[in-house]
Amino acid sequence: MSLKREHCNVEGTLREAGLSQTARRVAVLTVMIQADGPLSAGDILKRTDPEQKINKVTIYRILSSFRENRIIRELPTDQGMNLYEMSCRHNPSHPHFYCKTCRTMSCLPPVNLSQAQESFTGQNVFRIDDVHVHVTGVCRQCHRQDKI
Amino acid sequence: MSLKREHCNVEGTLREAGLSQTARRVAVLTVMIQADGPLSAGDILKRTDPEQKINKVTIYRILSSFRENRIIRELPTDQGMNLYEMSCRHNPSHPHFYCKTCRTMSCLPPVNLSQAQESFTGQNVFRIDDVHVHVTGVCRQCHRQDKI
DNA sequence: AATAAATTGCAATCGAGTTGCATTTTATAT
DNA sequence: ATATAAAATGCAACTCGATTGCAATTTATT
Repeated sequence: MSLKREHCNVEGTLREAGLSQTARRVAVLTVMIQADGPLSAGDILKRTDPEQKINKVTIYRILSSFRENRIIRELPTDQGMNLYEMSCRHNPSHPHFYCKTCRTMSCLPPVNLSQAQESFTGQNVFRIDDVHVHVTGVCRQCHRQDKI
Repeated sequence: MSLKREHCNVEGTLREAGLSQTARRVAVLTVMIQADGPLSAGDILKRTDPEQKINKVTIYRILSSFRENRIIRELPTDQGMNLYEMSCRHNPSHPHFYCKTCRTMSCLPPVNLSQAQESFTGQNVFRIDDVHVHVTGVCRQCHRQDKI
């Protein structure tokens, strides 16, 4: 993500999602698009602060609407908070690396899990303690029961 | 994990980890070993409740000590809480499936990520929205700085 | 410019998880 | 068995990310 050159268009992204163009949403989406890695709600608040004072509740509500519209991805962390990153053609789903020491989450290139151990070690990864694959979707039971 | 037949020995596991055999630790570890899927701290509290009234702080402290000694794995969820499962030779690291509808986390057999899409669909998985690989360890920078 | 619907701010609140400290239990040595 | 120090536990209060209700503001549309 750090080498991302192409970005999504702010106005176009909001329009396609059917979300109205409010100053707050534009500010948050701009921060997300320009980010070079996953951000927390607090990070986003800080980065939009200089421009305009956004309430943290608004940040969370905007992030929820973005997540529901698949504009962003939500990454749960071991620290009990979520990180957010763009989910678009310029930033497809990929593994993330969390360093237990400096407590930062960084992005890894998409690879086969079988190649993960060797591949990831070539990045800024010194030691891998755990590889956790988390799949999200809808189970057969729920689909049958037409809950969705 | 639901078909798990062999279990770890409670006393042996605690001894090997260098943890003293307290009634609380035995109770929590027994629940973890007998669980047929990831449990939350609240789940564990409920399942040990009938036997003895354990304080939630104690549950968290025991879970921390188990995690530090790699007796259990901690699985962060989208709901802002952690789930826990045994981490032993009887229950090696594997993918998990979270159903957005019924909000339950279930276990999936270990497979290559490249085969994930097809393989997982054969389970109780109707639709996959996201496959998230989460790697935990120590980055090169932190290792150099000898922070660990 | 007027209006209804959607968005935002504020205060209060929730809930998972943590911390400090007093009390109890464990492991170890008499 | 009993004494002792160290470790574990319970309780109350607290932290902090995230949420809710409601009033005020802004947006999209007429």
